Amino acid sequence: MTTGTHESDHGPRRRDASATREAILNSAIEAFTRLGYDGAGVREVAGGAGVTAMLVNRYFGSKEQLFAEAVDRSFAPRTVVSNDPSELSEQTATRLAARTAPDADNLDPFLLMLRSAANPRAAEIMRAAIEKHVGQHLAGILPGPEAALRGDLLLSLIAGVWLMRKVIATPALTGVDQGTLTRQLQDLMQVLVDAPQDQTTSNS
Amino acid sequence: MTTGTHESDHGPRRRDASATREAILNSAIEAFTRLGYDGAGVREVAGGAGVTAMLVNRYFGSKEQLFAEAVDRSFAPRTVVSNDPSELSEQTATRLAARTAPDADNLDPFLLMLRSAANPRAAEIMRAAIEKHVGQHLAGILPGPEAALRGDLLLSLIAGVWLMRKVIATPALTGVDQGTLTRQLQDLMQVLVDAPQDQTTSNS
DNA sequence: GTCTATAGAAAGATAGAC
DNA sequence: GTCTATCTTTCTATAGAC
Repeated sequence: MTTGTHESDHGPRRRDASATREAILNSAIEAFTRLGYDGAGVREVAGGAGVTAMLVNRYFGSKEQLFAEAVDRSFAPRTVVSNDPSELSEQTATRLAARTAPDADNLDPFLLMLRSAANPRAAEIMRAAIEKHVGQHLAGILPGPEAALRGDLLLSLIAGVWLMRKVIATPALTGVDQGTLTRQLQDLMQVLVDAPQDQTTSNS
Repeated sequence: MTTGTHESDHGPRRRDASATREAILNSAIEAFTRLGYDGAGVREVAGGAGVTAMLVNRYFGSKEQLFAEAVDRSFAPRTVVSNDPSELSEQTATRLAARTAPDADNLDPFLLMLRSAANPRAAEIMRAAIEKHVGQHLAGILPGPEAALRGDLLLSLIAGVWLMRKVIATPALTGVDQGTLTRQLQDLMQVLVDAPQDQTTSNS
């Protein structure tokens, strides 16, 4: 019935709409990060939340809309790129090396992106989320000209390292000493942080 | 029939095993590059070769074995990374900027890798192919210590740029002037080409 | 050497009971 | 608010005809 003084309902485990929705969303972030957009099915997501597949579509309309919400939440906290330009390269290099270490837990927005990039609709959704959450932020804290370009190149570098170290898992990257990798990454990132000399776009 | 003086066969278009196999393999490279391992079906591959899906499994055993052969052939020619260490950063930066341009044709091993990375078996196959075709080669031509690491970081940078510029397609990277992008990439790659100062791995 | 036809599993999404 | 049951499509792979 639509109400009731009895709170000891019989069948289903929960009767709390917002809690169920939240559980599905968290399960979706985990599943999309681990398996990618195409690899994670609605049954998989539902199972992780302790509900049936039907509820996923009931609360989110479609797998695509569920993915959009999962991406938006996954990308919102910026836990890799530093906020302080003066120590951006050092902090970001350290974090990247630590979070792509072989024993690190794998619940990262970059992994979600890498494993979902093959799907064109997923790529569109992620492009919008990157623009919204990190692109504009990075362009704002980088000094000098071409800040948006240099910010996106920093994201490219981070994504590429994540791909080759954690997804492809090449021996040289999985076996490297943490300090050695951090130093190399910091040297690379510093090139993007330092403002380029202003030269005309001639291709001399 | 098993033989025959008649060459005007009725039904099928071709009766040439090696030509059919080759057509399937070429179609597979195109399909896997465009749609990724999970996105490309055997029907898609077969259609591109002008045959039926059944022949794909007949010639290659399974989709996974077909993928392994397609990867091996796609990765074999090194058309991005230069052979000459003295001009490696310049040539590689120029080629990367050109081949990720918005109007460039999209038949590249890096695209195949990016769009297939979500599948664990595909990732394993590609890791082996990278080791075989490019990893050891790069480690050989880079001077100084940690050559294998610096080579894999160069691959990471290339893959990351390919991802953000051609798959995710961020505005700053799709709209950038070619010369500006090339200069930035060359500055980055030069850091990896130059031999690092030998310091102990202390993390001070 | 290639085809049609189909088996068997799994996907996204929906109808209707309680 | 959540379930079971099912529709429809698509996938890989195989059997058997010609």
